[in-house]
Amino acid sequence: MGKLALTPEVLELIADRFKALAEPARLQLLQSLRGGEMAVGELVEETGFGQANVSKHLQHLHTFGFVRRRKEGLFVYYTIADKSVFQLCDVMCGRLGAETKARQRLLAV
Amino acid sequence: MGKLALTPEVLELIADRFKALAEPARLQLLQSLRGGEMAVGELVEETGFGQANVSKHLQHLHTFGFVRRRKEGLFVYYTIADKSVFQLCDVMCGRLGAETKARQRLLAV
DNA sequence: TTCCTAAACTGCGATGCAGTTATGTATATC
DNA sequence: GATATACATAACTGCATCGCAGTTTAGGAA
Repeated sequence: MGKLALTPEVLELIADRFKALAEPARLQLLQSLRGGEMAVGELVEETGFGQANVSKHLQHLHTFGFVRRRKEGLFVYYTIADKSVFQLCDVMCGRLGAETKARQRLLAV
Repeated sequence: MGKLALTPEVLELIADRFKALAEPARLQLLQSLRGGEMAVGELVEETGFGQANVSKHLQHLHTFGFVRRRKEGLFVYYTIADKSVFQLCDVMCGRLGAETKARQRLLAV
């Protein structure tokens, strides 16, 4: 079904999106949004990051379509745009689990 | 089944692994390895990257368990350690496709 | 041993971001 | 209009790391 060819150009686009997730702060923000829509200020309070920092990270996530924005009066509310983010995290968690299991096996011998 | 809690520490581990994939050169190397085991020199030739560069990227991928190494005489052969890498790339590709479709819809109106 | 090759290591310059501070912009209230 | 709030943006600093070049190490061949 029209899979796109993995040319260097496409790989760069993919790398950009991985890079967007390659930051604990951004993962934490996504994690916080898992419960539903939140305003920037709430995220600042919940995560403890600086306001400018949070705003920039949200901007970054928005650029690559990971979150959606909705403005209401003074507030800007963010939501997860696409649950595939969590699918990606789950796969990574699976890898983590496999890693630690392999390490345990090494230490056991 | 004992899913691990997504504490900041765990999120950092996950971020590290995303970071390992957040580099076009490394994605290209993984892509080249999709066909099967390859020596460093072959990868250098196929990708056109410098030898030191390839070696370092492979080292990086190895650190996070994405590739396996096998030494034989002068040569070191690398293979994909875990096909979940491609699963991750596939999800990202799906996102890319969705993005472009959404963009087309915007432009069409 | 001596020479050659494959890969890894080391140091260097350049680039890219993360995080902070300060400022700007939009909106609501008085 | 004046002021306060919520968020975005700009400029700056510091750190990580990409890629390159030169060197070093490990293994084979003469």
